[in-house]
Amino acid sequence: MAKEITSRSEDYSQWYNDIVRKAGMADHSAVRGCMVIKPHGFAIWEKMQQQLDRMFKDTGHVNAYFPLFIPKSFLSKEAEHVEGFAKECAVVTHHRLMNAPDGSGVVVDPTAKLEEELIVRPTSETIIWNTYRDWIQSYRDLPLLINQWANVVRWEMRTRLFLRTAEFLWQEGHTAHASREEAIEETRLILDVYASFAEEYMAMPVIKGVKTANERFAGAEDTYCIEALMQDGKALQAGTSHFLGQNFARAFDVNFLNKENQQELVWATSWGVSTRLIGGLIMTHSDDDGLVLPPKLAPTQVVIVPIPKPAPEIDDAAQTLMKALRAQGISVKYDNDETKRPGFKFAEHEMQGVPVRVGIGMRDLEQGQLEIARRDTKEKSFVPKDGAPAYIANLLDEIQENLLQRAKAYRGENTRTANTIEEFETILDGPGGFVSAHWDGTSETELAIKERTKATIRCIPLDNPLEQGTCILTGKPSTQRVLFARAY
RNA sequence: CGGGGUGUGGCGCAGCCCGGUAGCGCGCUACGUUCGGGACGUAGAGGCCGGAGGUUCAAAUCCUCUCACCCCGACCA
Repeated sequence: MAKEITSRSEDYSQWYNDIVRKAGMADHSAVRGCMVIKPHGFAIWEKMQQQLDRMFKDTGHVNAYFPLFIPKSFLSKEAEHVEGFAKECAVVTHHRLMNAPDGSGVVVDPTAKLEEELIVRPTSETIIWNTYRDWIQSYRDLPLLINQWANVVRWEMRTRLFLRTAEFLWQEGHTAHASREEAIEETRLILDVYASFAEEYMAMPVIKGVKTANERFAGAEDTYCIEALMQDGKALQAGTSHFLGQNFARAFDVNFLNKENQQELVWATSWGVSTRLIGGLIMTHSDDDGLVLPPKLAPTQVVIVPIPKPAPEIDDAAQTLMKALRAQGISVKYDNDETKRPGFKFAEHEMQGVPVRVGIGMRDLEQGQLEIARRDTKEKSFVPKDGAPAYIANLLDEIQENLLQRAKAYRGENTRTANTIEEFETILDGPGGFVSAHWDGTSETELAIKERTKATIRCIPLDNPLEQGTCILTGKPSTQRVLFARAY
């Protein structure tokens, strides 16, 4: 009714926008391309942060914080890096405002021009490696395993809430190592952390892979990624982990004395995931009734809705259940707002994606049962009151698992192989999804395929089997299939 | 940045072509009846029509500029 959302079949983009707005996740702000993350959206981000942070700490990383501003000269020290980011940087040129002489408001004070302009970080490699130079002298200072939670700014032409905004929140890890092997190992370790976070917490299956040269991070030797498939058949890059080789060490002159008492350049990695994950979460699970959240990331896992008229027995039953659930570490909310009717609450909590809803009315209590509804399948069951806490704990696990299996099944059904460019195009113009196809390994061919079909190579999967074949575009020999898709 | 579209109470829209000082639905407030899937009745509150300038006796309506958002494209780790 009042909050109805566009159906996915009618207009997927509009459906996405409706979900973000009507589930109370985010709004557009007064600033172009920037969003206001509302409490419900931010609570989900906090859940993601908590878990990721724990995983980073468990793998030996520590948090630190580097400045928002980067001297312009730093950015140009690594040639490919600056080329990659120069087109989308916000620049600070002055440090003072003054009243306009004509009284029309405040204007930039022309006498307050900065000697060196500052860039609002699009990513922090440069300022961090400039700092690492002072921190690293010897192999004993390595490895340096640092993460920071921060905001960054990339002046995007076209923005979508969560998926691509001019300012976004993320974490960026920046590590320094004594050997190439160790740095590569770190890059892969983090990729595994990201993949298990995506699957175990977001219930979003991902493919681990390596990017082609075209899609590589500006300044990296190799970019590893996790790629997910959204409900509309488009791919989403959900996280990246870069092996930076010695590029940044060379650019910022970061050397260490190795065990043989020789100066050597430090080996680097960087890796990040952002609030974009929230967009991925939405487009993996949600439906035409609103958001669907995996229990492990739901700010509220269970909501209890009393069916009026309010009675002390109902309140008692709700309190007892809440206590039992909280004792199991389950987050629960009792929605006893008397100004709203139950049907309205049902719809509202479905919109917000609460995984489990418990309805308690006198009729139920007389029969010693509770009505328990799950968000993922919309099924309702009546469960004996005493068994409810255990039932719900189990149900949350089941929902988590069901969401993952459902998403995996979808991805399985929407991953196809193509052996000719015609087959390739038929798939993309039809159902979409991932297309596994042979490619001759050149950037020219990759770009030509992109030009013709709008699809890009999402990655070369890590566990990719070798297979003789011929490139779908050029017919040249190929040793393995790579994963193509149209992407966000 | 190019093409197209839209900005009118909190939200969704009509009115604009053929200028005359704003209307509908939802939501909101109060009271009552209700309450097991987005309740109903009655009475109310709320908008200088995105912003600036211009034309005119008169502008939501016509003109110019500007800002924001949406779609497509270009671009984008």
